[in-house]
Amino acid sequence: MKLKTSEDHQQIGELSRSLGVTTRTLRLYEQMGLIDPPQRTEGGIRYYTKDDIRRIKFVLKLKELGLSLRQMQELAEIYGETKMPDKIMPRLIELLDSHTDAIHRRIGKLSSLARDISEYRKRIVDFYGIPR
Amino acid sequence: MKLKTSEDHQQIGELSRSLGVTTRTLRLYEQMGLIDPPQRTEGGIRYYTKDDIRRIKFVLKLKELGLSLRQMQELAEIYGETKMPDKIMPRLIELLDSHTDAIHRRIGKLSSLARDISEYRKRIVDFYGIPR
DNA sequence: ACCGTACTTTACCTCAACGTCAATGTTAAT
DNA sequence: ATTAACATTGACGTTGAGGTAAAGTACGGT
Repeated sequence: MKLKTSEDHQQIGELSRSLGVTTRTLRLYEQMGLIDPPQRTEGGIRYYTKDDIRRIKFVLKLKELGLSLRQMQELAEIYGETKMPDKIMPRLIELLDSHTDAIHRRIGKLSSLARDISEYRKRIVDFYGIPR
Repeated sequence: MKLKTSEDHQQIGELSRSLGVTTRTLRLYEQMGLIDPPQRTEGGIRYYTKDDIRRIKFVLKLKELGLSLRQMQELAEIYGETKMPDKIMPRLIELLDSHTDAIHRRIGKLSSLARDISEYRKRIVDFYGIPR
C-alpha cells in the first residue's frame, strides 16, 4: 500500500499551509468526525486526496460562515448516516437561517449597546467636562 | 467592632440578590480589585455600605456597557493610585470610545457575514432546490 | 446550648477552538 | 546509514467570567 509522494496526494503540513490553518486544526476536525480520516502510509502518515481536500474546504467554508464545530458535527452525523448530500442540505439551510437570525439579533443588541455607550459617555462628559 | 445588622449595611447574599448577580461575582470582583474590600465583622463577614454599593453598581454598569473585567481593573488601578474620579474619567472615555469602534467593526463584520450566508444559501437552494 | 441559615475560603469545573509542548516515529535525500 | 524535516499521539494550557462543591465558621433567635 505504498503511496507515491505528492502526486495528487498531500500530507498534512503542506495542506495546512495551503489552507491557512494549522495541522492541529485538521487533526482535530478529523477526530471530531467533521472530515473523513484520510488514507495513511504504512508508517501512519496521513495523505489527503483531492476529495478529502474538497470536504475540508467545505467545512472551512461553513466555519467561515460562523457555524460551530458542534453544528458541523451534527451535519457530519447526518451525512455519515445517509451518505446523501441532499439529505443534509435542508438541515444546513435551517442552520444557516437560524444563524442569520442570531446574527441579526446580535446586531440589534450591539446597536443598542452603542447607543447606551454614547449616552453614558455624554453624561460623563457633561458632568466632568472632558471634551477630548 | 461589632456591626449592627442590616441597618444601612448589607451582607453579601442580600446584596447580590438585589443586584441580580451571585455572591461569587461580588467576591470575584473584590478579589480582582474592581471594588474595595468592604468592612467585615469580627467573624469575617462582609458588610457593604451604601458607598460600597454605589461603587459596585458603577462596575456593573460598565460591565453592561461591555467593558471587560481586565479593562475595569485598569481603571481601578488608576483610581487606586490617585483616588480622584476625574483622573479615571478620561481613560474611561477612551475605553468607551474604542469599545464603540470595536462594536461598529463587529457590526460591519456581522452584516457582511449575513450577506455571505444568504448568498451561499441561495446557491444551495438553487442547486438542490429546497425552497421551504 | 443549639439550630438553621448564611457566610467563609479553597479549589476544581465549564465552554470553544484550538495552541503548545514532549517524546517518539517516518520519510526523503544525501 | 545518517540526518533533517516532517509526522504521530497524548496531554496539558489558554481565554473570560464566573459555576459549583466541599468543608468549615458565624450569627440570630429560641
